[in-house]
Amino acid sequence: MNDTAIRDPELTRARILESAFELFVDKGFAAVSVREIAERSEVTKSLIHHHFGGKEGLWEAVKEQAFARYYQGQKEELTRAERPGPELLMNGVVRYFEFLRDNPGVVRLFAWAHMEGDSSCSERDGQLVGLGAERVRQAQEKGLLRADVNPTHVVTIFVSLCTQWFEAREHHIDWPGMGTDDEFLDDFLKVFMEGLLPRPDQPKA
Amino acid sequence: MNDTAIRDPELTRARILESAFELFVDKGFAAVSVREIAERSEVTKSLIHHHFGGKEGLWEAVKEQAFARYYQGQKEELTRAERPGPELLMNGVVRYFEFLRDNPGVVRLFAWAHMEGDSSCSERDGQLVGLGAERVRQAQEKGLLRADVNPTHVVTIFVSLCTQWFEAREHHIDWPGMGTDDEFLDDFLKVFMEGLLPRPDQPKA
DNA sequence: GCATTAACTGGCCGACCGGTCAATTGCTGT
DNA sequence: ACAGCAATTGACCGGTCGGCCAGTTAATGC
Repeated sequence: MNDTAIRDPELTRARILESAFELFVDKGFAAVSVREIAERSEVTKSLIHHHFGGKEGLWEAVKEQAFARYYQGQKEELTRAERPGPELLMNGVVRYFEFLRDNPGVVRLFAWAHMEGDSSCSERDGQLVGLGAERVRQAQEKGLLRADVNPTHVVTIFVSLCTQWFEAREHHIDWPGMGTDDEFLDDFLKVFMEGLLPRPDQPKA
Repeated sequence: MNDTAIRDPELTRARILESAFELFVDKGFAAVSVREIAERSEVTKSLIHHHFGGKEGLWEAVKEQAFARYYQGQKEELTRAERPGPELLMNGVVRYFEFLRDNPGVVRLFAWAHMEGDSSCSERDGQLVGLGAERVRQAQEKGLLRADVNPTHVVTIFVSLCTQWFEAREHHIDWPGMGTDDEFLDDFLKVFMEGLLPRPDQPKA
């Protein structure tokens, strides 16, 4: 009657994914209804089912789209051949920090996924941490980092810190005395990197 | 007919709160139904409404019960008069770490509350961090801790690390190379306490 | 003992949930 | 041109949601 009604399934899928992403980020899986997503992306509920098989399938697709880029980038970062040492570690931390800062939606989606016990995330996380830990171990062997700490713990420390900073950002950003993102990163690196220096006074406690 | 049907509103409230706590911890607010809670605590749905005014009211009551003890304990800890310094800071971290280790349900409930943007939590958190930061600042003035880092950031670092460790515990606990709770705490204290020592080489950069 | 109050029950409500299905409509290959 | 297929629609399903209300029953105060 009125509209030309052209069809573009790719665009439709993309619109659904985007709306779903925003809503899931905001409220989590359980608190979002398929109707809500349909309304925001201006498609019918049935169409979502057609493209993604249902609410669960859409949730998985949203997570996959959001995390794929992250995992790929981090993996490339970590397998890139550079000589390990404090600078490499620090650069890794900075890049990780900046990625989270620039992708707050991904951070929150990650948090929701973790809360509901998503296992595929933690498997891939584990691989990334393993790669990072290996780089730390190499640096320890060369005497560039103190050797009396578990390399996996070192990676976990800075990943946890970056993650928690941005997960709780909206809560603590206006606490008295709290600095900006960059100021926090500076302070954290100051303490962390110097705490990781080889111990010249007592090389093997 | 059969049962004596004695009434104990206190116990009833407690049973409801306990069941609700377990379910909310497990699945979060949105994914738990009032019927579920009623069934587990062996009362009727209506009775929950009678005692707590509804699902939302029960959620608030559960959070309050879970967090009250935590906030009180931490506040006492932080206002106790001890001379500030590295040992006090380290003891505070250890006690906080152990509290989270011994109360995994509270950790998860906290995480859910944070995700859905609970503001009363973050207000009280802010007060606690403020108290801790003041102690760090005093230690800095006395030259017991390096003075070129923001005290609020120092506290945030420790809190974030403990929090994130236990929030993500089930995911990373069996990653290759990952140690136990105590081993992680040891390593993390090693790095940060030494990173926080006053800089003798360059006292004021 | 008897009235008042609070604890407690079962049933019901309208709203919304995710999912299904038959039917329509626009593309696409031949 | 037309067959086949995927995209898309709207109506409908059984089930569950949180909440409400009228009634019943146990404690409590006088």
